[in-house]
Amino acid sequence: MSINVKKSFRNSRKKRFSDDQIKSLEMTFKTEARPELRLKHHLVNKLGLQLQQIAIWFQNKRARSKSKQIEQEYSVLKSNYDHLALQFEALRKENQTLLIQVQILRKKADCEENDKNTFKLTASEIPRLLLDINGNELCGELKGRVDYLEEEADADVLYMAQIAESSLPSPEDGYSLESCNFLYNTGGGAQWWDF
DNA sequence: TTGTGTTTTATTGCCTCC
DNA sequence: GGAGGCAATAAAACACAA
Repeated sequence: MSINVKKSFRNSRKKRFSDDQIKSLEMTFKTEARPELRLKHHLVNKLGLQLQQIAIWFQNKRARSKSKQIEQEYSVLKSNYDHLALQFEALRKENQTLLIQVQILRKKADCEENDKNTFKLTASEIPRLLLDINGNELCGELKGRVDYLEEEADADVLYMAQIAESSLPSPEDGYSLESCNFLYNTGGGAQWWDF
């Protein structure tokens, strides 16, 4: 736009467009977000506005439209992120449960190798089951369950296994067992989803 | 009525394209 | 160099609670 046009337009008193004018501009915008000069002149004649007002309206409309689109995209991304965060947390718990099962089965295997059918968990052994393969503490929920067993001292493996199994999520929850291996291999202290 | 937040219209300055 | 687009912003108009 030329400087002269800008200056001549400068002192005009601001007035809101009528509903009909807006409606017509909106209709045009749906098909032509960047109308050519010919179409702008057509709107000038049709709506009784100045050419500059038409041009500015489309400019502002494009800006509003763009920011609205960005808002919508953000909303979709946030929704996806929230869903993934829930899935991640479920998988993390599932992984912890499986790690307990692994520890129990390892101990059972040791017992069978070394003799007999005398497999029992003692109070002193249970805290070790609360550490994952990296030595990190398991989540509070599972720890609470095993703490209960610690009080019982000689809880047997069958009962432990049942508890571990009851912690497993059902398939209806929307995740599978195959995906848990990566959970403790992400490296570093920071969680990968942090922004 | 008035203070305040939001929306809409207009301006400015800079950039790109021809 | 002019035309037109965009981002940032000003300012008028409007909505609305207190």
